[in-house]
Amino acid sequence: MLSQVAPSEDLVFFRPHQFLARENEQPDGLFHIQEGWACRYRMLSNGRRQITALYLPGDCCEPCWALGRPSTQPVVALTNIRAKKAPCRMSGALFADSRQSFWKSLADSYERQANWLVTLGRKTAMERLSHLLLELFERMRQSGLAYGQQCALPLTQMDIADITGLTPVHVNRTLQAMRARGLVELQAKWLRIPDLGILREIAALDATETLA
Amino acid sequence: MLSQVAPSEDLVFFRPHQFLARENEQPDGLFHIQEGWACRYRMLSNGRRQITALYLPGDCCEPCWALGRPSTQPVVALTNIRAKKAPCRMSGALFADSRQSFWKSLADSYERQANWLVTLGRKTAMERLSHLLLELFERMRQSGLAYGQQCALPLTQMDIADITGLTPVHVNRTLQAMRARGLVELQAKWLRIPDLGILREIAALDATETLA
DNA sequence: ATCGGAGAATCACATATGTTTCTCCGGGCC
DNA sequence: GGCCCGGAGAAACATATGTGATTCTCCGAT
Repeated sequence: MLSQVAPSEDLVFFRPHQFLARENEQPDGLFHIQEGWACRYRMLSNGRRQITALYLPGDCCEPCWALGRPSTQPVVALTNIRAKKAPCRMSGALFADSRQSFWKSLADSYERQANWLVTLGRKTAMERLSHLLLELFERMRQSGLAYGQQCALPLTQMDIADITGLTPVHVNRTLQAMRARGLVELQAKWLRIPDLGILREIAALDATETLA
Repeated sequence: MLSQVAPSEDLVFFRPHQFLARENEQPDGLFHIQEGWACRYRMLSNGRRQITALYLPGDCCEPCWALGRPSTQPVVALTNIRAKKAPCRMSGALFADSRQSFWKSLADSYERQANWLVTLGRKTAMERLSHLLLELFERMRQSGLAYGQQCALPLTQMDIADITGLTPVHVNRTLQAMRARGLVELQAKWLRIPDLGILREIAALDATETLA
């Protein structure tokens, strides 16, 4: 077993609830996640929490760090994580070289945030959940981690609540309603979407939203 | 009068409701706004609208365009606007030269979006309005457009509703309550904040949020 | 002067979502 | 085998915010 691990020092591991970056900490590298999920979030006074970004396998965490400022929101592992750590200097290398992946990460992340502003500001609970499930499925699919209409979804209903700006109770309620209408199957951390087109309509997504 | 206008061809003007960029259109330049306000937004099916970014004098509109992708959300003028148009090529010049202003724009914009995800997802109406008014005042102040505790605020209550994810009626209601408590004075497109510290507390802002 | 329309301010009422509390189930652990 | 505990599910009730309609004021255009 041990002998199979390549001797690359920039491979790092995290356990659930472990921090990838704390508030106001200048991270010394970007994480390219190979396996597992993480999220960025902010806590408010009375225990309210809002998750502001999800990092899935294949994602670069956190693109904005390369612009050379400390993270103002902590990033924490949601599952076990295996990642590769790359230095994040504003070096010429970064600007010249990895244009094909790094800049795309940043632009995707920016656009995804803008889409979620619309969802959190103006959409109903069912629309929010539809948006989330579609986005996660699509991102997993693009990383080759979807199988047919299914993929893993290692989030608790409380996590989902903190992403969608709802309460866990209402997430549960709304998921029941969606199940009853045959819109999604979600159990044991596994998601299945019988009809992507219908769910897209319910999510009230703009035609231009890529969900990538 | 006319003779005072410098013969620079990259000076552009817009009137309220005029588009700076339409959906899915590749803008051919970045606008450096010298006077007036604009916003980026998205419309939903039944007339719902969510504003996802505000552009004030001094702002670069829209930082993300320089990353070389079409705008997926339209940008429209809220007031009369005077702006300078700069080409936005992914040219070496952009990367090397304007690091001091352009990259800061992009990072600020990204961070501001993340802050608004928290506000739209988890905060009450009064917290949202406090966040907005504080942010606008602070941004105006940094551009030298605030006078003491006051600044211009050329938004209708409907605009404010579409920024904060509320209804115009509720914006009005909540502003009345804030006025009654002496938290803000807002009339005739002019804002005054008697006590910034108190409003900051009410906004439930994180200590790290710069509002810049 | 007059008209018309946009924006602000209110009121009465409706409802989506939050709060509190409870039960049930399965998995890890001693 | 029994114990804990986190997570899903659910019921009863509370409320912040949305809906729809009306009035008033202020300007700008005719």
